[in-house]
Formats: sequence, C-alpha cells, structure tokens
Amino acid sequence: MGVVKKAADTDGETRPASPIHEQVYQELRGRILFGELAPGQPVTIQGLVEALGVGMTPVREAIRRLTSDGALVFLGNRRVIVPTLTMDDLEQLVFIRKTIETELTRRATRRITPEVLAELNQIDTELDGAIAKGNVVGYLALNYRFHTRIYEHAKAPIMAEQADRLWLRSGPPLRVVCGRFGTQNLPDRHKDILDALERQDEAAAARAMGQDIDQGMEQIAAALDLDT
Amino acid sequence: MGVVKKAADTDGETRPASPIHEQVYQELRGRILFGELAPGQPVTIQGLVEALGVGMTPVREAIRRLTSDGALVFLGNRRVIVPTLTMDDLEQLVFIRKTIETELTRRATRRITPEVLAELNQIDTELDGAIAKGNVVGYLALNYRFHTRIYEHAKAPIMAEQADRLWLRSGPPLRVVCGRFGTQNLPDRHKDILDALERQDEAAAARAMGQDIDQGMEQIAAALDLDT
DNA sequence: CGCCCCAGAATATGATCAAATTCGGGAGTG
DNA sequence: CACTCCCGAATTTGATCATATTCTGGGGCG
Repeated sequence: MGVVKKAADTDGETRPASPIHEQVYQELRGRILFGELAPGQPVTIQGLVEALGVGMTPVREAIRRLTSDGALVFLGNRRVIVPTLTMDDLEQLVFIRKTIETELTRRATRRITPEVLAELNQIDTELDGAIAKGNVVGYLALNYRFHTRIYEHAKAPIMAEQADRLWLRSGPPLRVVCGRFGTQNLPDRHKDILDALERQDEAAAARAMGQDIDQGMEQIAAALDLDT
Repeated sequence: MGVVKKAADTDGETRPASPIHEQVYQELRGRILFGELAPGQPVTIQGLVEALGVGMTPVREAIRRLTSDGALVFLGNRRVIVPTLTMDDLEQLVFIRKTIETELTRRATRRITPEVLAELNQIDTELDGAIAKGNVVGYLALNYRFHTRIYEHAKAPIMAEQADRLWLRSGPPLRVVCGRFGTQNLPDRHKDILDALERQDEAAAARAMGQDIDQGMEQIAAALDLDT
C-alpha cells in the first residue's frame, strides 16, 4: 500500500513528479524529525520496502543519503540504526547549532518583511494550540516550520542546509523528551524572537534564538542523564 | 577495469571488505577533493559504471550520499553535476569553516601529544616538498591530511564531520585555483599552527588556523572574480 | 560451552521502461 | 539562395524492479 504518491495533483495536472527515491527520503526525514523513529531503533531496507510499497533501490538510496546526513548510522555489519546521542555529541550539537542558527537569525532579521512576520505569528499561534492540546507531533512539526521559515529568509542556503542537518540529529532525542515529559516545559522563546524580529533588533533576535536552542538542548540533556 | 578492489590484502588475508558502494563513495570523494572533477562538470551514473567496472546500484548510492554532502548537486532534470560556487556561497563557507575549524583547533591544542605533533611536522615537510615541485594533487592531499589530523585529535566527531563536508564543497574550486596559479601563493600558516600547538597556545593556534582558512578562501574568491 | 547449520537480510547485477537531450531535416524568411 | 528556427526521431542516460549471491546472526546439536 503505497505511502508514496505518484504525483497525483488535486487539479489532475501532471507535475514533474519527484522521483521515488526523493519521496522516500522526504518520508523518512519526516519520520525522523517528528517521531516514529526512536534512537537506537534498527532500520531495515526490506521493512521499508514492504511498508512503503516501493522497490529496494529507491529505499537504499534514501537510507544512504540519511546516512551522510548523520540521521542514520551504518553499523558496518550491514545494519542501520537511528543514532543514540551521547553527552559529548550533544555538547557539540549545541555549539554548532548556536553559532549557525543565531547567525541565520541575525541575517533574517535584516531582511524581515511584514508577510513573513505574519506567517511566523500564524505558525506560533497554531503551535501554542498544539502545546495546549498536548499534540506532540503537531508541536514538533510546527516548531520545525517556525525555525525553518526564519532560516529560509536569511537567504543563506548553505548555512540553512547545515542547520537542517543538525535538526535531523536532534529530532529523535527530542521526540523522546516529549514522550516522557509531554509538551509542558518545552522551549518557547518564540515570543521574544518575534518581538525582536518586528523591532528589527538583530542582537535581541539572536539572543532569543540562542536561548531557545539552549532550552531545547537542556531538555535532551536531562533525558540523557536519566538513561545513564 | 576495476578501479575498485575486491579487498585483496597484501598478506592474502580475507578482510571484512567494505561494500562496493562504500568504496565508490571514497573514490569519488577523493576525486572531488583532489582534482579530476571540476565545478560544473556533469557526473553520469553510466559513465562511472563503465569507468569503475561496477554495477549501477553502488554508484547510485555513492552519488546520493555525495548529494547530501553537498559535494554534488541534483539538477532535478535527473542530472548531477559538481556544484559551482557563487560569491554568496563562498562567504557562508568562510563563516562556518572559521567557526567550526578554529574551535576544533582549540580543542585539539588542549590534548595535543608529541606523537601527533611529530606526525604533523612530517606531513608539513612533505607538503613543502610538494609545493616546491609544483605537485598540485600532492599539495591538496597533504594539506587535507594536515587539517584532518588536527581535527581528529579534537575528539569532537560531529564537528569534524561537519568540517569535512565543507571541505568537499571547497575542494573543486580550490583545485581550479591551483590549476591556474600553480602552487605559489597558497595558504601556509602551517608553521604558525605548529608553533602554537607546540606551545599549547589555544588562542594563537585558532588565530593561525583562521588565517589559513581566510587565505585559501581569498584565493578562491579571486578566481571567482575572474570568471564573472 | 563451543561449533555448525539455517533463515533472513543486505549487496550487487542485469534487464526493462521512461525521460531528456541532441541532432538532423524541412519549412519559412530575408 | 543561404540562413535560421522549429519540430520530431534517435540515442543516450536515468529510474525502478526482480533476481541471484553473499554474509550476518541466532538457534540447535554434539
């Protein structure tokens, strides 16, 4: 039963249709970022072949890509799993994420437009709703969208891509945190970020973003502590 | 004509033998880092199948991985090429490389050992020889080794991996520079770096590394200017 | 407790189908 | 009459699948 669609549009128009390996890649990305896949969980090719209803070549390609993304790890014995983060890994992630994402925030602040601001406010409102309802997947997806939208507008594609890769690594552990503690004390410096964006205050925006990242990572660190 | 070996050891021992797709990946990495592949050049699957004497699945996997690495780009029209850097791209590369690689240098300085120092000196000596002889590929390979060795000893695998990815992007353009201007005024803050490492002076080591990066990137920027 | 065998999964190839680029011919125009 | 532009066939390349082969890991047996 194909989870993957054949580019069937709502209007019956036949679009270029992205190749299956691309669709599988995106599908797996989503599963890694927003749940379904837990740290340490094995990922088998045949399992995905059956689950997605596609051949093994596209699955294979998608898995290899995710491997280079650091979202999956190749054990060497032909086995692939979702990586488990160590404290050391986490510390490095914080360092890189903070430098890159605060810089992206600074650049985005300079070129912010009312339209983008409105869109971000919209996303943040929905996000609050998801938190209130305890909708974990919704929270994760909207939080990702919020950050991604900002980074897109920094017009620095290489930096944005690096940031994206790091999110793939922090996704599964963050999901664990949510599963354990619910959507309660999750990072929400979003209001501060939005304020700073509106005032076009680069420094304040970057500071708020840095705090948002710190808070999220601290949650993960706390969860890691419990597992040791 | 298999460029890829079947894990034939010198002692006839049968090793685990890394899978072909891994070998192809490493082979292509080398070609991107040290020459052979120029920016804008198309990379065809079938071409590599014939050139390397392997099936198309491993080639496909290797190309996908490099795509996620940013070392190759997928044109959407099913075509893959070596990316060409814009000025904007270069500026972002400099920013990320400097923050990550100077930090790696700081950390490596703290845990430097006489053995590593000796090895680095050895590499740098060979490197000078390559420069003197105008051996471009040798220079590129040794320069890469020099930096990589340092970053390895920082014991920060995630940061090191990010740095590696960025080298893949700056590889082909740097190769162009060498082809044009020879191995003359190439960056060589290596002596300063070695001095600082020996004195365990974090700040000085990081500063020297930053200058080394700046110099290399400036060369690329100059070459980019000529093309416009 | 260690060794061997078997099931299952991954690796790699070749075949097949589909898409895109390229190249050549014909019509139209200056 | 030569040149250019456009359209379509042929060829090249990519995408996907099905299949053969190899290897890993586990369970049973000596």
